Amino acid sequence: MNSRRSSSSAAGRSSAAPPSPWRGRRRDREVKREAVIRAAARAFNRKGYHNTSLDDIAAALEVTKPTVYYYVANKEHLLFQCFRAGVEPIRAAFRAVQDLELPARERLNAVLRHYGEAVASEFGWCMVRAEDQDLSPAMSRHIKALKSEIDQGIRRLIREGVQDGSIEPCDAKMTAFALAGALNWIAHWYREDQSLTGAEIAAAFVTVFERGLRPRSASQVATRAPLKRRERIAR
Amino acid sequence: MNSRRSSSSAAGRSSAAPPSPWRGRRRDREVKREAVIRAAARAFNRKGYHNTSLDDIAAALEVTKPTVYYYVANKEHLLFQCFRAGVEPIRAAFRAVQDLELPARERLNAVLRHYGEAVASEFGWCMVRAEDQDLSPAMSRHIKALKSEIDQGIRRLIREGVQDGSIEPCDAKMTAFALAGALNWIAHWYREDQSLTGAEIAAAFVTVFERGLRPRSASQVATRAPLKRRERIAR
DNA sequence: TAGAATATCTACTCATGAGTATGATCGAGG
DNA sequence: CCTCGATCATACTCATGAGTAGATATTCTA
Repeated sequence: MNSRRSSSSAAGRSSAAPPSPWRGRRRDREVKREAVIRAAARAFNRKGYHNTSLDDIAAALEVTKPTVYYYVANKEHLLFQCFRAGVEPIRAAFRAVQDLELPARERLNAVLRHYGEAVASEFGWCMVRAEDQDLSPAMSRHIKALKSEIDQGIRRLIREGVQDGSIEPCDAKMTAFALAGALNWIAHWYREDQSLTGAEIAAAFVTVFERGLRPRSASQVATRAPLKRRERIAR
Repeated sequence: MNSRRSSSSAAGRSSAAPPSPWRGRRRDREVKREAVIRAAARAFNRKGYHNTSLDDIAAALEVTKPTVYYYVANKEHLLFQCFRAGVEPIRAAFRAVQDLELPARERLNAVLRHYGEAVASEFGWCMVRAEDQDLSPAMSRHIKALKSEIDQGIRRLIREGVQDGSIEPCDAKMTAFALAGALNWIAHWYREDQSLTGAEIAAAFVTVFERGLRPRSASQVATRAPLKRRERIAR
């Protein structure tokens, strides 16, 4: 993607000779295409989809707008690709987990951890915020299908967990909404507060989900005032 | 707001004689202003902020754009007002709860219930989705301050709950993020799935938060393949 | 009932940004 | 060295939408 002017081009251009001239060209192009997607994701992440022009994206890559259009069909496609890039690791997590011999709660936790990391990734914002209102009906359907697939996957793990006894009986749908919502929302504050890594956040959230707020130790509450027991505050 | 053409004007226009001519006009105007805000909220809710033109909003009210501008300064203000309308009930919930003689967890639950209802309200979308990227620096600060106030309020209740023993010890910041995120996300799916009322959703969520996923009854898991150790998953 | 507010409309300006038509440039193969 | 295809830039078109200027209508007050 580097312009001819900058003689460097160190990044994607050969350096290791491509084994086949055909493949080499193709691969080169694919690398650049991905660079465009990533630049778009970063821009969307910083300024939002509607406040990002394709000129912005082009400028970030030090090229011009038609060059961007040489690699992607249009802005909507760009958003869709970012969405795909964000969702894929989550789908992979489901696949990776489905054959493990573990209680469903632990499989669910594993998925949630990957989910959280994905949302905190550079594509997280796009994945979470890709709205059907900004997309053509066809793409909207496509994205909805992917989202639904994930939602259903979470619900299924919850139901399995309830059955195998590893999860407290609950409404699978509402619980899935709550879990996914909490994780999705990471995308909204992670830019501003990067004090933790995606993995750390995901782990912390899983802990919260597992425990619940109500104390587990038998020591029940003494309404309000005295008895100021227990740990202190983290802040 | 009804145009002259439609002779009805039954809604806001006098009918009961205003007690004072001054007050009457003023109140009338305020009513119309709120109608504009609500129409904007509905439109933003349906099509998103950027996909809604002021012409759309005007059309929904059966007036023209300059009329809308007669009541609000600009589009950004409109969004801000919607935000305000959405947040206010939450702030009220904090105030209503702060003097109650209840364990902090129950006060928190009460706030969360109101929070959930607010997000499911017609202003929920605007409240949740008002992004600083779409706002002038001044308004962005203002909105951030309000959001932060709520966040800090939740954290404080959590810390109090940990101290009074009504909440399981936890990281207040992460827990607050998780709770608020789950509730905020309601705005994203509530439009499509209105099978429950806001109050019902909020109640369901509070239940999830309280319980946690890990079973509370002593009856521990009968793992999938019996008694595989419960290691975590690799990545 | 004249005139002053108040409320609304018609008809614009102006900037922005998506998307394109067309031509330049570069590298590789003949 | 010349041509061809791949890559990229210049310089547009065109639609949309925010915001405004300047009537016009309506209602209240004196």
